[in-house]
Amino acid sequence: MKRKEKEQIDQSTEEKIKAAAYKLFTQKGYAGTRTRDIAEEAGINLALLNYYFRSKEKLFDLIMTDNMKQFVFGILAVIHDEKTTYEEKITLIVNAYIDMLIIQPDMPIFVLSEIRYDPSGLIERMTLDSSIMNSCFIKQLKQAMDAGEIAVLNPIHILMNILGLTIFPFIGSPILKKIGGMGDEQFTAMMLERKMLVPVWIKEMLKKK
Amino acid sequence: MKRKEKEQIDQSTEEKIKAAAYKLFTQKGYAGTRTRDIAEEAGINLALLNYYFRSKEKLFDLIMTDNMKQFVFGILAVIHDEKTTYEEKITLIVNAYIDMLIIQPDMPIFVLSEIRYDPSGLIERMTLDSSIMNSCFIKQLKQAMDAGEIAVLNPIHILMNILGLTIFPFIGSPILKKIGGMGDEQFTAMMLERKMLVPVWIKEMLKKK
DNA sequence: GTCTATATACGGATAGAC
DNA sequence: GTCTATCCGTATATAGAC
Repeated sequence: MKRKEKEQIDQSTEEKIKAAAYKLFTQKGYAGTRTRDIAEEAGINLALLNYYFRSKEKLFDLIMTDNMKQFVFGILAVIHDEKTTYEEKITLIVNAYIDMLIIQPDMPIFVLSEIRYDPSGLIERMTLDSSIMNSCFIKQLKQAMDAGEIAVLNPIHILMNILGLTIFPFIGSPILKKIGGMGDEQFTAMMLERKMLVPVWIKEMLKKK
Repeated sequence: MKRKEKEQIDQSTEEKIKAAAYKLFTQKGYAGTRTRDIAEEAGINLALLNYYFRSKEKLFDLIMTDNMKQFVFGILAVIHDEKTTYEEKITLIVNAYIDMLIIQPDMPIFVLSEIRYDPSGLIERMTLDSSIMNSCFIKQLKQAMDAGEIAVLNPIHILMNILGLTIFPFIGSPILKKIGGMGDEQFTAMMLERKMLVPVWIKEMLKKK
């Protein structure tokens, strides 16, 4: 079997390393992960890691950037879509995040904790400043407020609420599972329930009082 | 000036180390923190750290246990209090957490990320299993559900909502500040607003539909 | 491209003087 | 109790054979 063919069945060495790095970095963070473990997880030799990615830090930056894109830019398409109402957008955002987080539950805490002690200013390099606050979603919310349809409120509060209700359960899952005496299956079932519940709750919050 | 007197003005060496360790561990996690940095932050010599606390891990366990207690047991007194209604408890929990987190914003992400890759099974040692689900708070919620006063819902969902709306903004603060173009003062002001808002929102959610 | 062997640096911990 | 100097394991990175 030729090399190219084999790669299509298995996985190229580079891909294997990236997958292993993704897994370990998201689980244990930058400092907590050893390149040796990544190599072992990928089933390759340690030297190959440096052959492909020059250094641990370079590899990390790659993985981190991927994660950030998923985490933040995952919703960009939704919030800029002119064709949907703000209510539909809320449902779409919640659904997209929950589906993603059921598969990759460690991602948000990884991104948020690595961002916190920002060794290389990764956040600064992101251009989400105006992008979100000038989005169609925010405009629609402000319009609804002006029209007296929903309660007047800083849109950031609304964003905090959507993300908090959606993402936090995954961040706190070890404790929440313990408290509720749940296993993984039960927890996932609850998260699927939340795909329906959270959008309804958000709408309740937005009602004028 | 005698030694004892001086300690009361300054801070005992042990306290200085603990304070420095708290700061760095919560900021950068266990693996990301070097004992050398703790010593420097405390303004003492590296050897003293081992003199007082035998090892990095021992010191960490101490700090971690303190944090866990604050994080989890902070609400235990509130939720077991027979004298308050469940609505009052919600307000008390939200207020207590927000006040704490304004002072120690890194605490939750520290606790939650260290718990995730649990080197020594710290969660397992905690006895919050039955403690929370059998609390007065949960009983009151169930009673209100049975009486048809509020929507019927797994109490864990309600807990997730209270904690998500309260804690998540602090966990996500670097990104949220960036999105909203906020500084620390503005962010804190928003969190103070939430002391009023979150309890109201929770009550809206609990209304029967 | 992939391996073995090794250089080099770093971080936790201790010995021993004061 | 506090310091300086140092040991020693471990982790990243590279040299060089295949």
